Amino acid sequence: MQEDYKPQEIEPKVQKEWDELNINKAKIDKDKEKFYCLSMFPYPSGKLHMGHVRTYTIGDVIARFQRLKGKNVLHPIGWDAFGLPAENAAFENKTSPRDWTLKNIDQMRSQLKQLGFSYDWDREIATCSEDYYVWEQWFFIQLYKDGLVYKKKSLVNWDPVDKTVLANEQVIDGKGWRSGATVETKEISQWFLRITDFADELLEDLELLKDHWPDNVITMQKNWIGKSEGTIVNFDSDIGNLEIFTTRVDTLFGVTFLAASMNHESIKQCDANIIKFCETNKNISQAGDDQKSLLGIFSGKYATHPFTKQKIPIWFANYIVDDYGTGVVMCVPAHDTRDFSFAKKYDLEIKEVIKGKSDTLPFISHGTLCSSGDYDGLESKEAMKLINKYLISNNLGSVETKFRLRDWGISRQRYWGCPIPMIYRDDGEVMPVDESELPIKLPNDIDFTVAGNPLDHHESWKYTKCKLTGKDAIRETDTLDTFFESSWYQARFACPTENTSMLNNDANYWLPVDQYVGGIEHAVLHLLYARFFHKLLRKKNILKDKEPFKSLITQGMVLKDGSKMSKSKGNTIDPQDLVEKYGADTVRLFIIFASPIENSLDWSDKGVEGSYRFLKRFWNLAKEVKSYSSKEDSEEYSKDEINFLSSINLTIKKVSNDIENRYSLNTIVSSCMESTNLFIKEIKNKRIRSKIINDYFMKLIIILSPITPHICYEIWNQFDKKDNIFKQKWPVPDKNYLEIDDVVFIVQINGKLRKRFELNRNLKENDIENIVLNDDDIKKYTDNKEIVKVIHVKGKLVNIVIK
RNA sequence: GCCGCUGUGGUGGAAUUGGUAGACACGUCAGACUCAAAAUCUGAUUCCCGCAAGGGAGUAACGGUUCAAGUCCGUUCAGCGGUACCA
Repeated sequence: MQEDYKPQEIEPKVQKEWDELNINKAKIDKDKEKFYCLSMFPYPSGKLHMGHVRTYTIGDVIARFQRLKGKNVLHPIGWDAFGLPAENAAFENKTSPRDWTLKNIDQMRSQLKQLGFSYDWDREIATCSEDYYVWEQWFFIQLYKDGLVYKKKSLVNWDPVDKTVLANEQVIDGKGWRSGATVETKEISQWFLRITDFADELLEDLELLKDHWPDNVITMQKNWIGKSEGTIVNFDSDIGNLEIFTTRVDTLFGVTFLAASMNHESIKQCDANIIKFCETNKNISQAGDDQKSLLGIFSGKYATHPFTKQKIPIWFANYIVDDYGTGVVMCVPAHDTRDFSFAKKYDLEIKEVIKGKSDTLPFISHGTLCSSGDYDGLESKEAMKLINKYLISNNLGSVETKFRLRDWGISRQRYWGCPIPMIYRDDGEVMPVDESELPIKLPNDIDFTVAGNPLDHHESWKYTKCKLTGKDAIRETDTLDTFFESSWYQARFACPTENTSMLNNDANYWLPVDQYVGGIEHAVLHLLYARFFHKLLRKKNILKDKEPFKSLITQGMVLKDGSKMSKSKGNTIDPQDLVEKYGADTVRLFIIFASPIENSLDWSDKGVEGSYRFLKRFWNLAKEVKSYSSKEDSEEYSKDEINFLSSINLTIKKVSNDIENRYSLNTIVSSCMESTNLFIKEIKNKRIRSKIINDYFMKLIIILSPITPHICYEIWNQFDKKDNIFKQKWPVPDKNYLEIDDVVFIVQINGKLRKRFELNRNLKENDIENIVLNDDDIKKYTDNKEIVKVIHVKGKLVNIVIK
């Protein structure tokens, strides 16, 4: 065994041996339980950053653990390779997005290999390859045929200089993030996916994920889907029937005005000055419900209350959302905060119809109805039922469910993405390309010197013919949102080279992903889209399960000095430098040890030193264990030996639970450190015979190996020349030593710790009391006091209650 | 605003079912080894009083339940995350 721990020598050597052993290759094996472990694949932005290292280390620890547990593990990796940064880089460096992306992939692949992650590299996927996106195009066509894809006009952020659509997060203070030009809202025609058809299913199936996904992610998805049950009420008015949507029909008698969105169609029937007012004010930012930002105008028209037949003024207001509900709202200022502010500002009537705990308005909770005709005295819930019943039977309304979730806009006016396989024929026909023409390849000869989407002015690509009719046609030049690629990659990893279909039956063997690992920032979009896609694939009988990701871990961000690492702040830590200095095992160990995985992690170089120090100690311990010898005279285990066995077996039990049930990886490291310290101490004391030390040290190596695989593999080979560490089984604690006879009881007086006693755990309560109450130290407290009672907790504690 | 989460030493954090608060580390201090430094090893390290033995306080604040509360309940404060006129 080498004198000193030299990771720079060990790690490359060991990694080469792993490649030769081919241990990471995943094959279908129906005799074994499968385990699919997946970390969110990276965008190939250039170099690996610490956030990547964290996600992939967590995934690797779990994958390696499950292999030791005897599971058949799939642990793949790939590249989310389409996306805007490649275009920007191409624009700035005059390279092609493809070359830039492929170069980055090469660099990051070698970095991942250096860190020793146990991927099945034969399954590597890059989403920008035709073999991958051809199936997306095929699937898009199927969805189109099923009516799940449609085109409609929608408002987008438009950068007039770059001639491109910007995502909301790319608009900073109303200006384009790159051009600095004032962003315009523009209405353009885009492709949409009918995710709203699946709103109920996406909501209901969250139940299946309960206890396996973090609660906050489930809540965020629930809120995002935003299901609310309410009532549509018809108001007769000067401008025809107006439908409104409300979740509080119990407040119907408190309606003092109606408010419509400034985009509402009824506006056409109003005076020119009103139309003009709405035109100028409809796009004004509407943040906050303070009176200043609330804007409205009286339409001059009236509606009739369905019950009281009173005249109710109709207003246009900027706080009414056009595309939620019906775009018209019944306003009850006494019981809604925004209606209240609006009524105050424009001096409108406020009519109280619910009495509750508080007298201050607006009172927005449920309560008892008043001033509500026949419904006075009823509780809100009961009143809603009866009012709904009346409205329905008199054709004045209906009960309906609304969702906040919008259909998914998937068009991007970009080059570096999957081409949408549609054509616009000369005769006006919009249709998918013939499936035999797939894939519609992204051209490589593009011109980035002209602003806008290069596909738009690539004439030989754009102008084409319809295969069926031979008629002239123009290709769709929009490409797909890159969330499209990341919505099904987890399934494709099961059969990455399948070239006759999108997915084959292997996907149904490996899916669902048993453990998914990734950042919380994907809590809604990616995870919702992937769930949706899975349901689409299920509907097409391609996949069987209901959900793609059985269990989810969301890890926190890696920070430096309390803020996010970024190039502009100059506070980045390059994993490469650290790996070169300390080795991959130290980096992996530190990133696991420093913090629970869901917390954010503030990077500290000092902490890395500490992890490195531990591995050196572990290495030196291995050397000592190898040369350790002791007298082997007695058959019976000594008390020291029993304590030692108890301690290590309890550690095995705890660590197994930590990794398997609690996802508490940092405490695994602490436990291994404690055990290491115990071994060092006991070797020095020479009280434990060498067979025990040897046997249990081997178990300790296995326990630590998912986190620091290189050093553990190397040390293992020093002890066991026949079988390497991958052939071993995760240790099972020996039950004989989990509950030993002599344990430390703590004795409390009135809940305060006073003394520790080493006693046999099986002693009767009476005997314990005799020993404890006759102890001189305890007597000091109990003399001249009345003992009210004594509480026993078996094997642990005695609490004496005195007065 | 609404929804969710979190508040523990100088720092990261541990305490899994209500039962020894501060494990394991980092940092700091002291000591050993060394001509010296690095590395390594040993010890101390929540705060207050005390030479010590020992005693007291203590998990954001206040209150409650309990023999016993970091853990459960209520109120307040602070921070983080999501979302925003969604009727």
